[in-house]
Amino acid sequence: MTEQAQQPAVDADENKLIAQRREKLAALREAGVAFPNDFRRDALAADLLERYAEVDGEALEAQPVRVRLGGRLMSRRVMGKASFVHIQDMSGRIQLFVQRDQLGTDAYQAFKRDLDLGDILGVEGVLFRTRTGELSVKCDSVRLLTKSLRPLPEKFHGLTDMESRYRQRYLDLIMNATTRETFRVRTAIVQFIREYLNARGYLEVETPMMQVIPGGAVARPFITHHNALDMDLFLRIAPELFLKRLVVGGFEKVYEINRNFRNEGLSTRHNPEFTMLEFYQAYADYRDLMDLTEAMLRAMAERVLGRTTIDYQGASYDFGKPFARMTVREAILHFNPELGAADIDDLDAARRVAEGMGLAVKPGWGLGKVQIELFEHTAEHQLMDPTFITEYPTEVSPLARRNDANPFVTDRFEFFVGGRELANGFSELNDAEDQAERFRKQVEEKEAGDLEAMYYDADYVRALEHGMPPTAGEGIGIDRLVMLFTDAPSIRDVLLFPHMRPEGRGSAA
RNA sequence: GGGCCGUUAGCUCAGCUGGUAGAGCAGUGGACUCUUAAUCCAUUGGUCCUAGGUUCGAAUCCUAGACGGCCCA
Repeated sequence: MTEQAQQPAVDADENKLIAQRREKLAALREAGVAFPNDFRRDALAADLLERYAEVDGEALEAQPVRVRLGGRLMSRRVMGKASFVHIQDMSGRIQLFVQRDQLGTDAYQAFKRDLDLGDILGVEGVLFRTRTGELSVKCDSVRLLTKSLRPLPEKFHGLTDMESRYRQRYLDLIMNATTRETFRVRTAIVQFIREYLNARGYLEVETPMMQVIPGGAVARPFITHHNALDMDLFLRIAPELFLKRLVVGGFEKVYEINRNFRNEGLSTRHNPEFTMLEFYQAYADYRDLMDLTEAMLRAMAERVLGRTTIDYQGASYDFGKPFARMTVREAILHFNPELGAADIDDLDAARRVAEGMGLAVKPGWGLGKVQIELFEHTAEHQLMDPTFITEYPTEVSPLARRNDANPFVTDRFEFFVGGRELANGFSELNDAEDQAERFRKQVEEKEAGDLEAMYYDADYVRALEHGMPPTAGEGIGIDRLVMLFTDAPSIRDVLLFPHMRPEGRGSAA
């Protein structure tokens, strides 16, 4: 692109391996086009292995199959006048057989001398089977398409250092088939969700990532700045309030799969940016969404994994049988058999129980908040099999519709597998006056020092005042779902580029 | 935020009680036309994460810091 590209700055700490490869590249530049882009392939490795799996060597000899393949040189076994190598493309690996007698003496010498592991090749030849039966390509042409300047990790152990795998994901993808598989599953899950919802009449939409009032969740936001407007904006913590505005507008079934940003610590379960599915449906309630969630996850497992049993970190979860359903109260009592209803239905009693467990109960907490702390502390992590928990206290559900029979709780559920929350859904609060009141309460909490409490969103209240049909909505954490489906212990394993602290090389900090 | 563990050649790792750094792979030179962790012979390669300290002497012991992993909040 630029003239400077011809004169690469020599890195002082660059080692000999790289220097040798740079010399080879310099010779290529000397000889002509060093980065040709006229090669076209007509096959992929894995396709060939599959298509000719049943075809034996004699048949391949009788009816030669010519192929053109592109890929990265991953292994080399060079003998005097013939070599076996493997190249890897997006589908997989295939072996090449390169002989002096096929290529010619000069070309074979160049093949042995100039190529390094990691180089990108374009090859042409015919399929055959080796004596051990491996489908391979007998090459009559091998072209170097891109010189690799850096050596690949070791061929047997590969790249195992977690930090390197996260920071240099490209290397991880080159070296580790399981990493490639994890991200294929991730894509398959997202694709499945789109197909599933599209087929049921949901409209996919995009709503603002930069918001003036961050809403729709209880979390601290990131702040950014708009120069022309000279104002701070928040990266969204949830799309919820915008999606419900769309329901007011008449898009009665909508969904969005996109990034949310929350300004909290990093851990094996938290990345500052993460992906959520949120979907909303008018003329439905939270029970309809539980049914939908159950059916969708079951179908997803069948489609993506080919089975309904999910193995995660040594445990096994059956998505084929009906999911358990339990209320928050029931869950607390179930996992604390020494407690009775009297212990958790009265604020003072519940507070004593919580403090007895070492929980720091704050003065302003009502019974609902104390109950949910008890639930999270004693029950949540024990919800192993797929389980819906319902009847969340109104106090901790500022956007959910109150239950008609018991206004202390809302028509809300959360979904758990393996002790982790995967989804959160509820019948939406469409009473504009109730919503305004709850926003006011959140603002009070914010003023009292709760950094995660919500802002008052006057336009959202105005939208509700126009009338939102009875609606149910749900959010599903895509990253956690992918972790479950790929048996990944850390969220970083399912993010292509997880957030990492800067490397801070030497004096650069 | 707290605790534990880790950081040594491009990669995967040894390095004992402090004595001045090693293997395999990769690389380089040579042999080899059915190999597949190819084989055989020879061989190059180091900011031992960083900065201090202790010591005649530090990869090793001490302190602080950086980055990462795991657990906890």
